[in-house]
Parts: sequence; structure tokens; C-alpha cells
Amino acid sequence: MQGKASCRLHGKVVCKTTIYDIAKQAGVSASTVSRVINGKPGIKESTRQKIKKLLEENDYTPNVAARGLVMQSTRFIGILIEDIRVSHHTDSVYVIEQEMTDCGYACITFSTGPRDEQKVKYIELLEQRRVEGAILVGSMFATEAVRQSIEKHLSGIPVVLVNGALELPNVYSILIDEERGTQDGVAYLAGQGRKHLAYIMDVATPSNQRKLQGFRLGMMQCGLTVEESYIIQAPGEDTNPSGAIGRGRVAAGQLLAKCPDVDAVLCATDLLAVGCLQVLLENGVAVPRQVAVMGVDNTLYGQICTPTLSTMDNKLAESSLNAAHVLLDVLEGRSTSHKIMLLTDLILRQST
Amino acid sequence: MQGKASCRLHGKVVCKTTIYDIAKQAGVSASTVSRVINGKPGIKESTRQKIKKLLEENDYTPNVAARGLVMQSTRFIGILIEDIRVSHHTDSVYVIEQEMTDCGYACITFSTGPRDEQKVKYIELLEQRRVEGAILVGSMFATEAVRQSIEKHLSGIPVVLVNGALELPNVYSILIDEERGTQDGVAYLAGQGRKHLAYIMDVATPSNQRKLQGFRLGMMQCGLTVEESYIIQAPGEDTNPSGAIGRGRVAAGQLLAKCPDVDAVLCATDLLAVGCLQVLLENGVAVPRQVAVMGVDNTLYGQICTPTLSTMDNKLAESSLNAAHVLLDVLEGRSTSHKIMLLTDLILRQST
DNA sequence: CTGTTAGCGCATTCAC
DNA sequence: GTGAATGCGCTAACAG
Repeated sequence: MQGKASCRLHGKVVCKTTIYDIAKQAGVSASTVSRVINGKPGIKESTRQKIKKLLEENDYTPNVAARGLVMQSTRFIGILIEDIRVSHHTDSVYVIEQEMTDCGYACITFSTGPRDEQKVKYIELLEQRRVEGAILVGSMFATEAVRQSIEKHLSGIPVVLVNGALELPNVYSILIDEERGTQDGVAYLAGQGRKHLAYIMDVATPSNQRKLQGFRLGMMQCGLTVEESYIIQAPGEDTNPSGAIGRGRVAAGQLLAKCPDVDAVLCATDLLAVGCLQVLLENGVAVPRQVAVMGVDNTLYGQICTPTLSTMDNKLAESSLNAAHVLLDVLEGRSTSHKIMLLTDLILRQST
Repeated sequence: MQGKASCRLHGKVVCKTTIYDIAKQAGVSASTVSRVINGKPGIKESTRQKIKKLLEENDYTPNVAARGLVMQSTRFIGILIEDIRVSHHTDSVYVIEQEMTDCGYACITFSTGPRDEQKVKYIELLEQRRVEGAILVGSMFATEAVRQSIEKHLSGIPVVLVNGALELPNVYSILIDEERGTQDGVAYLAGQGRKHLAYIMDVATPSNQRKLQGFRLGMMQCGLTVEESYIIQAPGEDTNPSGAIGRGRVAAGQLLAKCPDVDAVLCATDLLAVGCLQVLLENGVAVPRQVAVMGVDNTLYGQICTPTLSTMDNKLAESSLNAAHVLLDVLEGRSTSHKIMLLTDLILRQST
């Protein structure tokens, strides 16, 4: 015995029709209507048609939350990302969203910012919404605080990490071999006869530390020695992309002051590299003749700047697609791998 | 009389504790637990403490969907956007998400693509999820098909359009005076003594048509005549930003072939302008001495290309913030305006 | 101060 | 073939 669901808009009361409304109009019970909606068999064709017609006429739309309550399934998945404005993160969210939406899931996406407490807070929000799975994009989710929070709040559901790993039975990982990718970059530059390579480092995320490690390893393998003063930390830690160029500029300024004989610089991200390029050119340094520059992420920025930027393509979008597939595999009971590793590509343009 | 909610993960059964579990352990009724959770008064301090402790120990998290069912309120809002990868759209989604999340709402975001049928489909998804409000970002949502779909599926809730208007009682609009902004751009270029202005047009969205109209008006007001052959349509209609530069290049190629005496070109977007810049420079055309170039959107791309790009800042992020505020005003019963108009800024850089 | 009852919208037994 | 009853997890109105 139910009436119309009622909610308010500026005082006015608005209603959505329920299966009970339809049932009453059709002179049948709610269960019959439910069966028709879900295409269940065993309904007389004539009543099925009558109900279908009424559903249409009344603009009936099922309340998926109510359905989810009884089915124990919300068809929601959560996406967590530090800052969606970072262009390769945007692409990640896009592909995940498309893939999950196609399979009947809706995505709840949050930009968490860099702080662990915030990340934990958003994990709890996902728990409250009873998402059936989650994808966390970015190596900065591979922290102990996040691990504990997942264990506490998301232990019942599959969680996929993109570009990071966490040892938990319900956590799956898509890894990207950025260390090796950076080694490749170093090897390429060394192969051009360059000997004084510098590295501009971004905030010390696990991913950035792996890249730096790749720089060191690559140097060693090429028989070059790493001067610590040639490793420059870009200042600040804002994730807003509009600040990254300026941070690259500052770092490049320091580099020129400290390391006059530098002949190549690898940057942790494309935008840092763009800032670096600008400063080099402004100081009359010929790129790539005197100094080569290489970025990471293969963003559009690298295609636009002058000279165009060589970059390590770390396949963020591709790994996010893999993440969506792994999540779907688990959700739909297919077997899948707990860890997948993707390899990077070197994109060579004018700056090297 | 209820037990544990049960759901499955790879065959294993996992449970979330409910208020009934807590109630049983505390030896009280579910309503008492509910009162404690919601901070309602009139509970003996000792039992309140006991229940709080149990909630903590059991990692209790309220099921907001169940709560929403009885409260007739999901605390969800929907965001629709053509393509989140377009950089100014990304910023829009970011600010809306931050704002709504701060106020206890979660956002369901969909990239709809350009087709009306898809937009309608996503509007229906929002209805199924019972969002309490929606923000549609982009002028291409101001179509008749969308209007009808809103009327049919979202008539009970506030809907805010960013950069477009729709005549419906529950629809609010944030408008941007891009027509006037483009006029300003024309006036600026004409003020430099330029006489043969061209326009590179993007897909014919309402917004782009207003800009084109602004171009025509601006020309007229400056006493210049518009040669129709100086209005070039960029080919294709993919919203993926990675294609936009190429489309700008093609258009610029046509322009150079058809209009040898052109001395300024306004482009409908920054990325088209970037492509245009590239082609001009490759053909030995001096920018801005021989030809000035101006974009729209004030994206990071314009700060990166060489020469840096003058652009009309159409304040997408600011208008999205306004949209969020309008939506919150309506949702929380405050009075607000049905239409807000924002003015653009001209950002002058090297390309003019 | 707290328990009982009812119902949000829906799907799923079990009867008939 | 179809209906009545039950419960998903939660809040609210009414008792006591």
C-alpha cells in the first residue's frame, strides 16, 4: 500500500511514479510489475503489454538505489585521483568512466589532493556510498595510510591501483616500468655523446622516486657518474598544472647557475620540461644542440612547445583501461591477474 | 530483526555491520542507535557513549542509499559534459566537484559525447540515480532534444546550464558574453590597423555561433567588411583535444591558400589557434608582425606555444563555480537568479 | 529516555 | 500466471 514518492522543489511537491502506482493502474500486484520491468518469464503476454504501456505513459524510471538495497548491489564504482586537472589523469578518468559506464556502472570520482588524511576521508565516502569496486589512479595512493584505510573500509571489494602496488588480498595493481623507461631515456641521451646529464625532480611520489632511480641506474650503466648537484628539486608541491611550468622555470634557473656544463636534462613531467625549455631558450642556450631536454607523460603540451618535446610515454590512459578491465573481471567473476606491468615508450621530438 | 548485510567477493561472503548489529550488541533498539548516529538529543549519556564505542569498534558506516530511501534525498548531483578531456571542461568539473563535495554531495559525472541521443541517455541515467540536481556544462546542451529530455526526466529538480540557456522553470543559466568578447578581440586587432581579419570556426555549437556572430558584429562596428571566404570551417567534429591542433592546421592551410593578404586570424579555440600558429610560422609568416593570432578559452596551451597566444578568457571555471553556487542555493532553499551573465577578458600575449 | 511500528521502492520467495 | 508476504538498512512518528 504505497502512494507516490514525494520530494520538494522550491516548496512545490514533485513525485516519481513507483511500481505500486503502476500496479494500481493496471489492477495487478507490484510483483507482477517488477517481473515485467526485469523481463522475467511467466507473465501472460496481454498483461505484460498492458504494464509496458503504463510504464511508458507514466514515465516510470526504476529507483536504482531501492533496487540496490534489496539486490545488495549499487552498480557504483569509485575513482580516486589526486587532481583531475592534471592532463594525463584526466585521460585516465575518461577511459575508466567510458568503460565502466558501458558495463552499467556509474562512477563516483573524487579529486583527493595530495594529503593522506584527505585520501582516507574520500575512501570513507566511497564506503558510505557502497561502491562495488574502486580504482585509485596515481602512485601517491601507495602509502601505508591508504593501505590501512582500504583494509578497514574497502576490504570487501576489489580495488585497483594504477601505477602503484599495495599488499592486500583485494588490491590489484597496474604497474608501469617508469624506472626502466627513464633508463632508456638516459641511454638515448648518452648515446648522443652527452655526458653531463641533470635531472629535475618533482614532489617525491613513489613514481617520481622510481624515475629518479632509473636516472641513477641509467647513468651507471652508461658509465657516467651522477653529480648530486645535478639533481634539482622543483620547488613547491601544488598539483595544479598551471603552477608546474613556473616550478620548472625555477628549477632550470638553479640548474644553469650551478651546472654550467650541463648538456642534457631529464624532467619528471612534461610541464616541468616546458618551463625548463623556456628558461634555456631565454638564456640563449641552444636546444637540443647544447642541451637536450626530455619530459615524461606524453602530454599535448609537449607537442605544442617550441622546440617540440621528447618525452617518455608512460601509458597512463592505457594502464587505466587495463585497470577498468581488471576491475570488471573481478566484479563479473572472471579470473584475472593481481599485477600487470606495462612498458613505456620513448617519443623522440625536436628537443633531443 | 535483521542480521548482517551480505555481499560476495570472489565467492567469499563479506558483511557490513548495520544498526541492528550494533543495537543487538548494545542491548538497545535500532532507533536508539539511529538517534546516536544522527546526533539527536534525548539519549542518556551513558548509552550514547556505549553505542558510540560499539560503532567505532565495529567500523560501522551508514548506508547512505538506505538512508536516502527514507529521507527522499540521495545527496547526489549529476554533471554532464561533452568531453572531460577538453581542458577547460576539466577545470569546470574540478571546481564543481570540490564545491559540491564540500557541501556533502557526491557527483556523478558523465562525458556524453556530441550526439543528442547520447545526451538524452545520460539524462535518463541521472534520473535513475535520483540525483537532486544537475549541472550541464557547455553550450551544446542547449538543444531542443535536451530540453525535452529535461522536461520529461528531470522536471522535479534544479538543473543549471553553463554557457547556454533553456526555457524551463527548473533550469538556471550561467551565460558568458562570448559574442561581446569576440567583438572586443576584433576591436583590438582593428585598433592595431589590421584590416583583413579571418575567422577559424569550430563545430557549429551555439557558443561557437555566438562567437562568429561577435566577429561579424565587431567587424561591422570597426567599419570593416567581412569576406565570407575569410571564414574558414575547421574540418571534423571530434571532441578529443589531441585532434584539434591538426584541425587548426588544415584550416590555416586553406586560409593561406585563399587569403594571401590576411593580417589577423581569430580562432574559436586555443588549440585551433595553436595549429594555426604552427602553419603560419612554417610558411615563413611573421607573427604578429604580418599576421596576428588570437584564441579562446585561456588554456595552458596558449602559455606554452611560441609565440605565446593572446586569447579571450571566457571564464569557464568561474562560471562553473557560479553554477555550483546557484545549484546549492536552490537545493538549500535560498533565493537565487535564474540567469547570470559573466563578461570575458582579453588576455594579450605575443601573438598579437 | 527508549522501544515499537511503519514505510521508503523494489525483488524474491512461497503460495494459490 | 499472479498475489501476499518478507526484508534490504534506515528514519520518523507515536507510545510508553
